[in-house]
Amino acid sequence: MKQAKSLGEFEILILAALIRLGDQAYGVAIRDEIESRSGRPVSIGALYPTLSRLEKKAYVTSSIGEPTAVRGGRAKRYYALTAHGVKQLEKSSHILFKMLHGLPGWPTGTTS
Amino acid sequence: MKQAKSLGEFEILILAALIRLGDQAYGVAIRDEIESRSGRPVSIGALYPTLSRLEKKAYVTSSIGEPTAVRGGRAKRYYALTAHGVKQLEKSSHILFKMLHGLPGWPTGTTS
DNA sequence: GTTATTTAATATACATTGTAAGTATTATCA
DNA sequence: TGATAATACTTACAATGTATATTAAATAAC
Repeated sequence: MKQAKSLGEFEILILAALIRLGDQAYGVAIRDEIESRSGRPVSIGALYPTLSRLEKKAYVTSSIGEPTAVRGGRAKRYYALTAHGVKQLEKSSHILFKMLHGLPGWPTGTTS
Repeated sequence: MKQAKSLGEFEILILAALIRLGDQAYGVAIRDEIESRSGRPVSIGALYPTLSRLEKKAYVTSSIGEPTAVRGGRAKRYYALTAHGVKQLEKSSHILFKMLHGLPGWPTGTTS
């Protein structure tokens, strides 16, 4: 079996969102983060199976939080990257960067 | 709802390689371009089916060249992006950029 | 206190993309 | 003419991506 498999495109987006969200990374927040930052639509039903696979591969861990005192305040499942997950994300993003930077349409210089 | 489907990770790499290779983009050259530029291994058997799917989706076109007078100089199939393919690649690379830039491990500042 | 509404997570089923292993074709070299 | 090299194609399957539907748990409203 070949190790060092590369992440899929959606997996990359999810892992990036986890870093950006820090300790507030639960399902709906992850969806919102990806959609608002990138404009890419994310269906909630697409998200959870992918999170579940990332967890099975030990790129993320998850834990259930406390219910909150707001309407619908069901306990959330929070996700966090493992060191392994960070490494994989860096690897995949480097590969993409090396292939994409400088091409037409690739943002130049600093952006925010 | 179903509009502007995003490209897979490998598809992105292939389309980027096509731009970089210009009129020299045939199977083996595409493989070499991705491997030498990014370090990501590409099996030739993984490449052709993906090229074929990209062609079916009208992101690329292909044409057979002339045999060349070198050992094993079988006629090559050359691939090129369509305008549609360029647009899709730009869309996907923008999404990735927006999610990835600024994260730990993301190359900073000027591109080499 | 029973029912409605809200937020969130899970389950199911299927479509798309990614990949290896093996096969075929066509060229030159010895 | 048999060996070898470069390239392409085929097949079969694994992994990833996705939508729809359902369940769960909380408060609000009556």
